[in-house]
Amino acid sequence: MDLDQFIAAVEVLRRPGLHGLPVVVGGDGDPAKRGVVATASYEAREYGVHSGLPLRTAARRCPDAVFLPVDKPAYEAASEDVMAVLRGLAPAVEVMGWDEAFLAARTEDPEALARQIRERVLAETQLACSVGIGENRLQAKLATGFGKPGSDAPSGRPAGIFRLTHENWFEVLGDQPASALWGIGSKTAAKLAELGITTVRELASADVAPVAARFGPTTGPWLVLTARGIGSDEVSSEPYIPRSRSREVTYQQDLTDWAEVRAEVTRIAGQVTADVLAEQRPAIRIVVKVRYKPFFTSTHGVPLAEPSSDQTVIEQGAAAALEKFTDRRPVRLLGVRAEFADGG
DNA sequence: TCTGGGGTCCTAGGACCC
DNA sequence: TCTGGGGTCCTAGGACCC
Repeated sequence: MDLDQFIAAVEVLRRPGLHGLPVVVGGDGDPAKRGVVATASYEAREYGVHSGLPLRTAARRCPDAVFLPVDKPAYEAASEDVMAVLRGLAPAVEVMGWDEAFLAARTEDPEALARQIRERVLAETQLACSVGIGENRLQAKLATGFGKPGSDAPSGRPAGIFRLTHENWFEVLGDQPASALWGIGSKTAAKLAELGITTVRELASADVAPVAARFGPTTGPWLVLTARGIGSDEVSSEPYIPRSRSREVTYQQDLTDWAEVRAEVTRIAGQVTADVLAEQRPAIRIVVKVRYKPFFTSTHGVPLAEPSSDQTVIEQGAAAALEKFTDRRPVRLLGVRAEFADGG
């Protein structure tokens, strides 16, 4: 299940006057500032505005759009409502972020279940979604995209629902670029192209050896299996246990005074401490991230002498990690991450 | 055009050990 | 002259996703 234009939809729900207008949510809602689009409504997408686009560019492409700040608590609450509905509809539900979840069920009629999911979610939350059906997570995930409004999926399908299986996998995806697959982005697609592999079909029938030589013994074979539509079908309802908690800030003006950089890292480390305390598991390692002007990112970390949730320990860990940076160029972003031990 | 914030997983290379 | 062969652990970076 994948909610349609989730963040924009939540905003329109509480401001019905925005219905049918181009709406862009991102940053603090000021398109003159540094920030990117979190979600654009379908009306705004008509102007070439999409997630990840700088807000300044979005404003240029669609000057009449309504720009709104990100309101995380509102989306978390709406997401929780949706997930609660889903848990009443399938024996296993695995949440994959605010707007996505995998559901596992045994049924003779998956389309009927998909219709039920869409109807219940809409009735109880007023949010629209698409439901992808597959024999594994990969197929289901990709299928949701073909259920979206405006998708170029084969015609004659029910609205908001698409089924992708081993039977129609190559018919639907064979001629698509490898980057259409889940987990293959532009960088990997470019490397595959160097091996003469462009489409999903070509990757599916490629020799594994040269792909493994290029991408490693785990990633290489995984790429080929993915192109064949093969993947895990496990859906876990177990509570999510994070491996890390982090905070980061992009500054509207680059920081040039290193004393200010130190003060900011300490301040952010304090926020991370609150997150670590809320997690009720001690951190074992603190990592600091610095993005320099113009856009070069580097990280350094330190292990803690012993696991800790103490503010002073975490702040001192962050300070020690920051000391590993020797470059004093202007800084546009600072981040602090606390890592937890494996295995919960 | 000028690039958020919050995450996960994999890989390469160096250190270290036997 | 050419300088072992593993194996493990740690760190930083890369890539991807929502």
